[in-house]
Amino acid sequence: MIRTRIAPSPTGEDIHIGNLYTAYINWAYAKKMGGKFIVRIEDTDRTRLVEGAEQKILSTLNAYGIKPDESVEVGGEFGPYRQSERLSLYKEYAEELVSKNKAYYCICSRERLTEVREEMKAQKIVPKYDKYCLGRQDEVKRKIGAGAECVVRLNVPANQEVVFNDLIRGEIKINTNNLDDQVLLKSDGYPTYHMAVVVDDYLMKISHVIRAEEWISSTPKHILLYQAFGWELPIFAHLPILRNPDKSKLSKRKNPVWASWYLEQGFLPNAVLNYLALMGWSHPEEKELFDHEEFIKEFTLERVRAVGPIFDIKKLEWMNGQYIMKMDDSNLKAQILEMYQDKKLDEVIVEKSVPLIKERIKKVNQYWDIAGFLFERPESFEKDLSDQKDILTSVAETLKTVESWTTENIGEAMQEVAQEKDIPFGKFFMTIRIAISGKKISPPLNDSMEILGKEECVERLMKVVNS
RNA sequence: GGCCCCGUCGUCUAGCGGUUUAGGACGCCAGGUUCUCAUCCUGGAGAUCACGGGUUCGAAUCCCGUCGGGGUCACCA
Repeated sequence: MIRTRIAPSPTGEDIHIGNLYTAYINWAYAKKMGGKFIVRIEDTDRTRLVEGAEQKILSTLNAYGIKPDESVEVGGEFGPYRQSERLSLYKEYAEELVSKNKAYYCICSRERLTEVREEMKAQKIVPKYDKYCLGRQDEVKRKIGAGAECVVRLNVPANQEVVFNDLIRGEIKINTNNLDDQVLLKSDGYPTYHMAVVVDDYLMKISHVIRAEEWISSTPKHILLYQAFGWELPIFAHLPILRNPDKSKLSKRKNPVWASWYLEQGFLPNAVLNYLALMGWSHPEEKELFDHEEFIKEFTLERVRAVGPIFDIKKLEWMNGQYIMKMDDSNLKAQILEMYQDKKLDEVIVEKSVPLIKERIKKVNQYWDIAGFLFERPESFEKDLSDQKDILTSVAETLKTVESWTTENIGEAMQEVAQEKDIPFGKFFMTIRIAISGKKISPPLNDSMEILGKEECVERLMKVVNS
């Protein structure tokens, strides 16, 4: 049974877009293999914990349609799925390691640790803990018994090659001399990431650890742990990390990174996911637009590249525009109403406007800019119309005579005026467009005027004339 | 700096020894359709496949080196 997982930490505002990417891959892979996708909350860093973050992460994931088979919310047989509720487990396993001499207690002060590291740095050697406590465990244990604060450290063996096969990158080899005696259990009783992932991935029977590239260098520590416990290794696959335009790791200083931000901007969940799917992976037939079903069908880990792709919001916008164009009108209408719920928009007008703006907006939040004039009279005009009052008056008078207020009739009536006055269509319609919408750019004029209604159109024209 | 990963148009990528004068997509430019914009259609610019050595009849594709970029070196994940 294939089991994948993501392990977000509630230490930010929301789930990071890079984590959403990892989540989508993990989810799709589990679906493809008929396995299970698990969401586990890694809330072991009490100092960086953000109130409400866990809930936000879960709800954003849900908004994107990435539903876990097991999680803190839906439960599952391998719970609890929140690490802060598994503390005794880690402690137990850490002690097992100590008893096997694979780990040891350490009571060194932070001052001493930084001192040691500084000195090593000065000598230009890899800064590592010097195993000072390892050689005097009896004394250390006595002091702990007397109340000394302690941590548990992994006893990393010297000069040993740790080799593992990464499904995306092939064989990766690291010598243990480059590894520090990682803290496993912190003095506050919480495990570190390294301890917790290994224990939980094992206990939760995770078969494939699919995570970002930044974890490659700590994978040997994890492998050492698996070996110390005598557990079978999962399969590792390290995904490329998404980058800022300057190629550094995607960060909030240089890019919007919270997954919900994209939703708030009017990006569609499936468009974002579709775009993300193309980061490092390509469809065998080079298709760019595909749904979940097709992605699940075609995705393979072997096909993902190891290069870090730059997150290009321009292409995401294009893709979102494609999704909007293909969307059902009723669905788009609902999205618009939701986006502008504060404005309490007239549903009928929104519905009528959808076909007009569908291929003109790339994000739902561009709706107001292009169609706002259907709900409110323009307060300013992008072009001065004071020398056009004669034309506007004629048009208003003609429009009044239109019996059946349809797009065609409105168009014909206005064309007649233009011909009568001998004004080129381009110039003529631009004048009307600005009088009606206030803008040089608008959805098709006749259709917009039909939506507005005869009375409103005439009033708008006359308002300009009388100003 | 040590260790690890990576290196095809500005960006996302196809390519897995010969079908390649390196293909597609976004973006950009030009033209067409059009009362604006957008859509749509057509065309264009844009990559000496980072560089240098090999291997081979033949390399973007295999090997080595160099350079460049990134990641990581915490009682953070």
